[in-house]
Amino acid sequence: MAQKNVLQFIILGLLNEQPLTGYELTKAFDSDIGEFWSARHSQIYPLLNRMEGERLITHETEVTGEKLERKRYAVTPVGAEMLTRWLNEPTRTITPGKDEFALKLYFISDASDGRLHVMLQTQLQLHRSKLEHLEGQMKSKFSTDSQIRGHYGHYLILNHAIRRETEYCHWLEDALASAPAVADADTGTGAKRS
Amino acid sequence: MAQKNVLQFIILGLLNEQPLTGYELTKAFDSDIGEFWSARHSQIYPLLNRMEGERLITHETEVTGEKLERKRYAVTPVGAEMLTRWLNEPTRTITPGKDEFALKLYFISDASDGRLHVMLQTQLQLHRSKLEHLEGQMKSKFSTDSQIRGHYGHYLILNHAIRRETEYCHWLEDALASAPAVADADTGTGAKRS
DNA sequence: ACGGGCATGTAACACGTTACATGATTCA
DNA sequence: TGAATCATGTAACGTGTTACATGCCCGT
Repeated sequence: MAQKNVLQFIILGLLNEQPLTGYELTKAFDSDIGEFWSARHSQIYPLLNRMEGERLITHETEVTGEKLERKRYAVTPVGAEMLTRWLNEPTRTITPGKDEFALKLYFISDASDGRLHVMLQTQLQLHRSKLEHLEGQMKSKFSTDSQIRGHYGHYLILNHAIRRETEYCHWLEDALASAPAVADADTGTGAKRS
Repeated sequence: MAQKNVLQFIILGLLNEQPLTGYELTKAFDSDIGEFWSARHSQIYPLLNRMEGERLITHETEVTGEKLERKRYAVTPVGAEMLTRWLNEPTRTITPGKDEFALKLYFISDASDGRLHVMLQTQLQLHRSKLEHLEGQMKSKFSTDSQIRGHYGHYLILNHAIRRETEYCHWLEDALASAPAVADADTGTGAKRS
């Protein structure tokens, strides 16, 4: 029955560090944690209401300026207990990954297929810029030892994301090395990078 | 508006290599391609019907033994064209990954949290056995050069999966090396904060 | 004869995305 | 004053999971 509803636990986890608004929760998925889970505000707001109905969280309303209201949510003891149960419960499954690019590649059965080079190149660009961004994050968030000690899990998964993207790039580079560069398809010169 | 429906293209891709039954398609997700996409039969059978209604595929009925029927599907020219369009269209997005374990880790803010060691250890076991399985696949499917040349994309992504899992294991091992093993973890020191 | 795998389907529900909708605040 | 961002919501739809349901075939 009840599917896992991981999002609910992520929200509990985030609110457990400090009370946040729905808007702030939404933004959290734009940075590091978005590497491992994502959600839009249209999923978050209804879930917050439901969770409040289940007494996992509460909110208090703040007012900015003259009229603009925002709801700052915090976990209740019930919610905190639920979060702890999730954290303590062993994770016996590997969340199945999805990767549209890998699937496309699967269907290119011929090593000399002209599309291969472009596909790999395009994807490499994407992952390189992602890697760059992650390294920026690491630099800005974990330059000192105390920053690492204070948010160790965060440090670990950012490290994880960086290593994952690094490996992804290496794989693409290796694949590119064995993929014929255009040769008979276009200009015949070495493919240049913009 | 029509979400991406990647599954549809995967089915087209698989059927384009050779006609298959719904059951065989379902099984395909248990092996290598399951590393990058997964689907159950309850999703596949209705989709096959829909795709047939859209003239992307057709089927002919076979009979095994006395009564057991199965529908063997094949792509139509329309379906083949659609597959080609998908393959040729550049993949500008990185399919967002999900990883429940990584998220849990994120919320362990204290490096000396006693739970860390067990969590990492458990996950390491999982990924090691997965890696083992993938290496078995590689050995059995791509022992010769001609096998690689004949299914190059398949080879590439299997390689990708192996490297991904290898890296995942390395990361866990490194994290474990810096995670205190039970003994001095939870004793009179700072305890854990909730 | 029976157990495991072959084979196909449907129903109910949960999760997730896109689009629609509205209004306030801040800064240039 | 206009654009970007803050802030919260709903509606419609598409995707994916779990459970229910049925029956045949093959090997032991």
